[in-house]
Amino acid sequence: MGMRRLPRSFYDRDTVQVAQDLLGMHLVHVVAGVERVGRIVEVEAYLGPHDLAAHSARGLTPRTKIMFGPPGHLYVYFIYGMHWCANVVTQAEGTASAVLLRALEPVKNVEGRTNGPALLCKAMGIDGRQNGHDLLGEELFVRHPGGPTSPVRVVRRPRIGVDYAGHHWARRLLRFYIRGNSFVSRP
DNA sequence: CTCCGGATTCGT
DNA sequence: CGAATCCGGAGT
Repeated sequence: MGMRRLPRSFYDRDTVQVAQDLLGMHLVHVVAGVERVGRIVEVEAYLGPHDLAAHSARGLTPRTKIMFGPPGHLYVYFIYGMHWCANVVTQAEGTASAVLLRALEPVKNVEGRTNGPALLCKAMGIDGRQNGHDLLGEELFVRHPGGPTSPVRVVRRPRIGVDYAGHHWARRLLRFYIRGNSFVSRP
């Protein structure tokens, strides 16, 4: 049925707003006909080429082209020779902004740890094959959990592992997580 | 072409 | 705190 799937317009908004609104939403990946579902509990916003912590700060390259593309697509990158990390592309084409998915709370058919950007990709079956995937498709998307939802309190912190970006960008409060959630990578 | 370092994770 | 492990991006 695909009900409750977030529309393109959800992603085509201010990146900080999208990041916070993603908290509590369900990430869904259909693998071999089985729906894996995780509740998004921690994210980070990367604001575009002017954000020195963002990959797009290096300009349009083969790797970052998805970030420069239209909103509502998945940007997946390979890091440290062994890990995959996934982002949701936000705002208009050319803006090169995205939201890094840092932790999930397992909801359905999720095996293994999900409290870290590379761990969640492994558990959800996300790797380079999903780079550029349209989140309005049938196999990989984000949807509202539906039913009664308890309000979440959002904690704002500096992003993790971006000290190379300089004081200004390293100190910005662009990491968001659900207060008290036990699946957050680093409370 | 070579070289450097990383939006991480795990073990010591 | 350091190793693992390899590709993207920058420089020659």
